[in-house]
Amino acid sequence: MEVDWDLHAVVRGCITSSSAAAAASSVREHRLEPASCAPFSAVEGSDSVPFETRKGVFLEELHELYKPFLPPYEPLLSHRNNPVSSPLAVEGAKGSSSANLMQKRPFQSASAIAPPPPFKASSHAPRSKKRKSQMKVVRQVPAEKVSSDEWAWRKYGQKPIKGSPYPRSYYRCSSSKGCLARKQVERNRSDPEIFIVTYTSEHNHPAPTHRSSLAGSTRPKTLTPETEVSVDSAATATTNPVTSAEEEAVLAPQSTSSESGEEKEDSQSSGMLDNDGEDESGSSGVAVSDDFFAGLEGLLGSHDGDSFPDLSQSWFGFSWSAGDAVTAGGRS
DNA sequence: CGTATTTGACCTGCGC
DNA sequence: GCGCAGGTCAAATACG
Repeated sequence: MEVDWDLHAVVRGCITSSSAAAAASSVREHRLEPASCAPFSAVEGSDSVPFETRKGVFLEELHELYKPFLPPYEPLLSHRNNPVSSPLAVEGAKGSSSANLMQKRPFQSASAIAPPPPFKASSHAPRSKKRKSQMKVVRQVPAEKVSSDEWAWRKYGQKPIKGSPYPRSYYRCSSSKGCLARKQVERNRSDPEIFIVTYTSEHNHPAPTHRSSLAGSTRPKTLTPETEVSVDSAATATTNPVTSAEEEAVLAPQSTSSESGEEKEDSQSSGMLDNDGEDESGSSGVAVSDDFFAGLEGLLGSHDGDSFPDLSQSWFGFSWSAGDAVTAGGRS
């Protein structure tokens, strides 16, 4: 299978698309999370504003927002200048209560042990205490790219979402035990081809150069009837080194309600999804996280073109549609 | 044997 | 205060 969107393509896309604008900002934002080339998509919803314009403003805002969170050091790879790499929706502000979560659960506590991520402030409150205030990065990704993620994810839950025919899958970083990074994958209600991937919290460890550790066993799950939904499961499980996400949207204060309801709708119709079209077609905004690049760097350097054999097989091969069946089982 | 996935139950936050 | 919905845990199960 050919992956059109091989690394290069992706990278290039990012760079090109984002080109100049961002150069400046890029550095800092990078590390924050899955950075993306894709300019913020439309999370804000201001469709009316010309993209370019918004971009500038947005960046500034982001900078401001991030400043507090920005670690002293800079992103490992500054290479990509993503103009807009600021995928993060930092909502953390409120989330100061972060600690709670961990305290409550054992494994979370583990995370506590791990070195504090750059900022992840809100990362956790007791279980979900600050459900809304967590920092999240929302991306709209075409099915093929859903899996793209350099991280290794492990699925820990799935739930049907009100208003959406597709269930939402919950993934946790499996590369590191203490890693609080989580990801939610949901199929866009309006456009099944598009997946809405929401990243929460940051990884507190370097991206797995090679797919991860635990990953030894990604199993093809059995298909469930409805499930094509979980595309990611398959995908995620394996983690792809290369990839990019397409769009990211930053949600700021996300309210639950907004997420479920708006996101879906918005995503497509309103703002975020504006780009959907783009994603698929041009992927003008490919979002690549710094981490990605970090990993990519190595990959690119060495593998270049065929960088991920396995990936290609497992993922590109199409896990999602067929394989993953994660599906909908629907819980609860 | 170890790890991932599935799935029901539980907990928490939010809106009314 | 109540109910709803989302998010997470944990046991069971499957696969390499």
